Amino acid sequence: MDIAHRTTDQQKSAEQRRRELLEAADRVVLRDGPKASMNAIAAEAGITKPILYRHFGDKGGLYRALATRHTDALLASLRAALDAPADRRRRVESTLDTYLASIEAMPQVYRFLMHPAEETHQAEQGFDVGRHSAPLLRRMGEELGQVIAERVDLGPAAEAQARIWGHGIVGMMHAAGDWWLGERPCSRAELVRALADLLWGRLAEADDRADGPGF
Amino acid sequence: MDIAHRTTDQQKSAEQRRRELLEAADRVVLRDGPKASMNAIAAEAGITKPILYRHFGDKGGLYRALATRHTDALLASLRAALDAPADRRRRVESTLDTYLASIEAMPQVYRFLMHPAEETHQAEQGFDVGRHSAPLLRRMGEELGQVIAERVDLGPAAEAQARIWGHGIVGMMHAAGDWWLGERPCSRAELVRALADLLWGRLAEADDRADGPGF
DNA sequence: ACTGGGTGTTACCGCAAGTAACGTACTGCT
DNA sequence: AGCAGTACGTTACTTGCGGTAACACCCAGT
Repeated sequence: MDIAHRTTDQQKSAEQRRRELLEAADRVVLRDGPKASMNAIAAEAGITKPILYRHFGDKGGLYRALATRHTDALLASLRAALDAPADRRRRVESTLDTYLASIEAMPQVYRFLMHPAEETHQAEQGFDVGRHSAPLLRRMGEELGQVIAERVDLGPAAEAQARIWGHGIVGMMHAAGDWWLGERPCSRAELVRALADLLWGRLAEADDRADGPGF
Repeated sequence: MDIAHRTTDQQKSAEQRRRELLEAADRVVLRDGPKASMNAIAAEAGITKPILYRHFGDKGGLYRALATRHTDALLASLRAALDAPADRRRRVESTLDTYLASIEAMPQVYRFLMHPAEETHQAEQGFDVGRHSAPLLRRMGEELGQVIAERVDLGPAAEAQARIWGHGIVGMMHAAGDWWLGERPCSRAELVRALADLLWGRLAEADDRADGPGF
């Protein structure tokens, strides 16, 4: 039917338009940070506000679309490092390094992904705490948990354990990376090595200090 | 001098007032989340906006004051667990459990601390990335790093290593806790155990799965 | 009595999110 | 040709919040 054709055509051009809008939004957000106003984004795209709202609903929708784009990209490169054919230690180090290199190369993107302006929406008065934290961390945690569950032989309760570890390791990587990016206390390689050592149980192996405090 | 007396009296009552205001703000923020408006907080305190601004400068100042209060409280209880006279594994588990119990008991406080509304201020166009992430995490990371440096005998470059580990472990705890608080996939004790196991190197020890993907 | 610094108020500004109402061009149907 | 629908686009508005200016009161000390 022609109607079907028309709608598909329109959908296609709508998607095209959406992509253009997202790219404009990207430029503005990367330039101005998350405080970028809808007006500014619309201006950058050469249009006016209501069109943005027609496409993305509200500011949260636009930001979610943007975040998804970048998140997908980052996750793809992480997956590559994670799936490389190498021993586990090397895979871990390579994944850590990939992540750190990414946030080092695009700090503005990183900042946007990790600290997207809070949803100012009403509703959800209840106990949905935590639902607002950066979705990127959640996705990375779940993904890593799956990889661990697939590749590592944990005993019973393996899946629960794997998911916990996935989120934990991602959190470790994130917090250490965030701090490192701010203070730059050491090289990337040193950071990678220290984190991998931590995961490799060196905290458990190390002795107490002889000159400990008191006892 | 009387003038001195007066000023001290006034300072004291000013501090008193400040505390009252903070408590009112606390109630509102815990009820409405970080979207609580200055008007609402002022109303809860029985006064009007400009007074809040006289005391705290701007919204960021108020939120910083609030956050400092809660952060201090949480850090104190963590320090207790961290400094208990027990072996390392037990201390780690007890610290994890203390943290998780806290965020479980006061999810609203937790949410406020971890996702304080972004500074909408201009300025700081530069590369101060990461400076905005929840200061609680930074403080916890630094503190833990110090404890590790004091108590654990790492080789050379011990301090750098300890700080990295401090931030990494705190991040692990935070991310896992955030996820756990949202989905409640297991009991607190199980989570504590799994995380401690992770830190104890069980990821390195475990074998590859026999039925791995492909190879 | 008057001045100074504290407390408090009302009324306003600027700005950003989001919406309503309206106009326009293209496309298919009759 | 003419009509209806629909997406594209605009201007102009409302609402709500952060923040401030201007003014009023009270109460010490000179």
